[in-house]
Amino acid sequence: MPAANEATTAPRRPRSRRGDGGRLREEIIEAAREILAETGSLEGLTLRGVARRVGIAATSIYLHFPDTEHLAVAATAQTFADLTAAAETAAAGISDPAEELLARCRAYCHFALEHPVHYRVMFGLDLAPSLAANPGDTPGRRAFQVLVRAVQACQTAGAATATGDPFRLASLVWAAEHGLVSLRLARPQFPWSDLDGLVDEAVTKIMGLQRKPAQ
Amino acid sequence: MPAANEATTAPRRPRSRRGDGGRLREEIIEAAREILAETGSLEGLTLRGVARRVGIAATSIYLHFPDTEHLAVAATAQTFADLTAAAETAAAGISDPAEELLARCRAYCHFALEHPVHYRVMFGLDLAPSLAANPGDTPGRRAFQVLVRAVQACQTAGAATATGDPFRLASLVWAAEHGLVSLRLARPQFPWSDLDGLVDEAVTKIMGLQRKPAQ
DNA sequence: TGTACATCAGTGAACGCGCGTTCACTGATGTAC
DNA sequence: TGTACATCAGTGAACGCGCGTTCACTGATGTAC
Repeated sequence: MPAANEATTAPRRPRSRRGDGGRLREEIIEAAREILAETGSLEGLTLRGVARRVGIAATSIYLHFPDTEHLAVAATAQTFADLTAAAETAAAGISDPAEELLARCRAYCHFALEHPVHYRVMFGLDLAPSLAANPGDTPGRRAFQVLVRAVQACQTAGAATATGDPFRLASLVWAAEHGLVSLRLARPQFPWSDLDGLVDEAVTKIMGLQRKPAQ
Repeated sequence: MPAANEATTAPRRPRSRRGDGGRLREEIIEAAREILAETGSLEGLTLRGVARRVGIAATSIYLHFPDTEHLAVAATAQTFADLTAAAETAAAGISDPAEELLARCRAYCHFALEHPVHYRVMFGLDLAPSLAANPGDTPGRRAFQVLVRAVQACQTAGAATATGDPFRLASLVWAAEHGLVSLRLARPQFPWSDLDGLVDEAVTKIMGLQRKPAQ
């Protein structure tokens, strides 16, 4: 039984003003993100489906993207920005470096659980080759550099006993976060403990964090 | 451009003997596993593709599986067994519980990197709902129980300072393993450190392992 | 020992579907002279 | 101030493809009598 593929054809979209052609590009990306979130997977993302949702001819997508792969990659760029912003918000106003690192890690995990499909598109294997082909993988790398600095801040403030390369430690922290959320998404019926508790324990141990007693 | 989809039609398969009908089931599963490994994703797994490879009519697959989803789930069962066996082999002959736990973890990670597609099918989100629907998710759960016992062995032998629920600790260890390998698969161009070193460090810290100095 | 029948282990043609992609076309808006 | 032309921002019909799924059929092998 092929998917019923609802006829959610949007009303015919009015043509952009001259010079405003890039506008359609944004609408296409937005529609692609909605479809990803709804269908739960990259397989549901088709040129014709996106065109139906935007209210344009399927061929109009070629005006902005050579194929669905490129469209999907463009859609993830926004998600990277959202993830970075979520971590930034969580860290704002926390002065203790250990608490700040933990807040960032918890925010990362919550974001992933709240946007499972988008998170999966970012870190699943389907798109990985295309994302890797990106110039420097910049959105993800920049986010990682922020994590490295947070790790370093703990070390220089004496809040962490873990010595050694902060880049390496940040890799371990990242892997712990990613492992906890991706397994939780893959095995929702497993008797997982409280997410924040697990994240705190993993990061605290990896970093050797010296936390003040509960304030 | 739709995939060229090579005409790898196998020679016509001889019909099984009477009473030996289950044989085709095994051949179908084996072909599905090959296709998964070659195409790199579930999307490449189609009834017609499997039929071509086995050398049978597409409809013959219905004799054993109601749809591709069930076929994919059946294919993962074998992979679970292989993964369990790999960990068991690695653990054999190691008496020190800390070293045994680490050997198991390293074997898990190596298996994942050597069978990236099969590993992804086991723990990706595509099949997760179907796997969860399985009666008890037994193959995966049994493997996890082995890990719990290995964790417990470290605790009772005094090889680990981490106190507390071994089930919870095993969850953290599993998440660390999974995070390290799935991120490495998703970001092969990232400057990862040596895998064994990272696994050892993560598990040692999570468990508070007291390792003997290098022997 | 013969033969009718049931069952097993499949086959093969046909269908309708959604998809990516091509190709030539359109109609509004700006620009040069 | 007109008007020819270029460009922008798309459209719409058509194609061939592989797919899942249906349906009626087949031919070898065993079993009851």
